[in-house]
Amino acid sequence: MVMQISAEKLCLHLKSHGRRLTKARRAVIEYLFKVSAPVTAVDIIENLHNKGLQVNKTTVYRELEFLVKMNVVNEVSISKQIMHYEVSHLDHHHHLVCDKCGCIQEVDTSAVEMEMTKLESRVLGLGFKIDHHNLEFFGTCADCK
Amino acid sequence: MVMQISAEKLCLHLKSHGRRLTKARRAVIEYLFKVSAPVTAVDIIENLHNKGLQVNKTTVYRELEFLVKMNVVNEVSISKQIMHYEVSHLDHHHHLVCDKCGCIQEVDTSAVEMEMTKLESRVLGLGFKIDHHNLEFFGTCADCK
DNA sequence: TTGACAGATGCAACCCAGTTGCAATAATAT
DNA sequence: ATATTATTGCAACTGGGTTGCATCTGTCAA
Repeated sequence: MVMQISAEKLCLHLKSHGRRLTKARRAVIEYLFKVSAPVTAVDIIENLHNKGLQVNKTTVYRELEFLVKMNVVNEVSISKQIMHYEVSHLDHHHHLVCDKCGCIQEVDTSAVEMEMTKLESRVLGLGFKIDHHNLEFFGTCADCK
Repeated sequence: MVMQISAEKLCLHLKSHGRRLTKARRAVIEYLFKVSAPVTAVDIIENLHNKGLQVNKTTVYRELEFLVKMNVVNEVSISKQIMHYEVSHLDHHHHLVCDKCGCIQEVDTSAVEMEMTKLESRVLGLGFKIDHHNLEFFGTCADCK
């Protein structure tokens, strides 16, 4: 389970662990916290660029890799073309993805999660230790219907 | 819901719908039915090659696209690098993927599916029509633990 | 059996998300 | 101010997947 933290707290946390607070890192983190939705590396680069901050794509990919390793950002597989990234919130949630317009909504899956916890202990008895899961829903949103 | 069919029945079905039974198509379909597990385009090409059947990767990708469109093959997102494909069986199922050795097992998710059906009707009330979902579990298999 | 049509194929070039190696830069501690 | 080392930019690369187009080949009707 991940702490619920703000962008500033995260920056301080990183700093106290020997990480440096560069313009790029700060901007990527702030953007991820601000949008609070699954975004792509391209989205991030574009946003920083619009702010007048020139950051190389390699830097962004490395920063994302780093934040995922630090468990403060999750990879979200909602497109088969490109990876999305989202701040790890306290509440484990999943998404409704519209196949037509691509919009993304969060959805409450607590009842489903409860069944998955049972499944988890069941397969643990069979020798498989589940560590995490992917779950995304696809369909048509209210606006596109 | 998809008919439970064999490779031969599928071929006949395709033929009766104006499709041609080429060596490549037949071989791809037979392989997918034989392995009955999520495989990649590369796996397929390799298998055909080992059988002495030279098939271009473009052909394989086009065949997979076609079979997905025909609803007899599903795309399975268990790797962020490469897409997997699997014959659509009557029983809707999901997978346990070992993060260490990459092995894939099927898992019974019927209880989870029941909760997802409830979720589905709940979000339908909110205007979102769910069409399909992705669900895969990741962790460590019995052999790798 | 033959010929023609349209589906299927191969090829080469391409697209694009993501990665790598390495030299240069810059944030921090002293 | 300086040394240390994390971070960055660049350019080239990787690899899954796609596209356009000329060619081929299953299929079927005559």
